[in-house]
Amino acid sequence: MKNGQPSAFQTDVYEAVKSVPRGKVATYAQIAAMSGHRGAARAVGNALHVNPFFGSVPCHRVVSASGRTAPDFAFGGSDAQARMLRDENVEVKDGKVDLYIYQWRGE
DNA sequence: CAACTGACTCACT
DNA sequence: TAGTGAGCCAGTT
Repeated sequence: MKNGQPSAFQTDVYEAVKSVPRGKVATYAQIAAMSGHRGAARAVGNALHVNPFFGSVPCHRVVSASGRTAPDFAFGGSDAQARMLRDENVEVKDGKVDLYIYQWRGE
């Protein structure tokens, strides 16, 4: 945000992302839906991009609907994201994750 | 207040 | 299999 203060939407998104357990991943649309903003997958991606609270918000656990990692990951490229996911026991194949196994289904 | 942009998603070609 | 277009939401200009 312009004031350096995240909006309610971003807070909801961050909370949703933080709700993802270690070793699991979630899609942008899923985060949007669980945060109360159904269909706001785009806004979710944008929110994470403009607000990279690394350490507080595990944005590396957020992938596209196809399990694809972020193409322009701001923390060292998609490779860094894949590496972090692998560090959490998440198998990353060619920058992609098996959603059938690692997609978080909690809420 | 209207238009543009984007770490998205789905459908069609 | 890959590339393109339209639809969606929120934020910025």
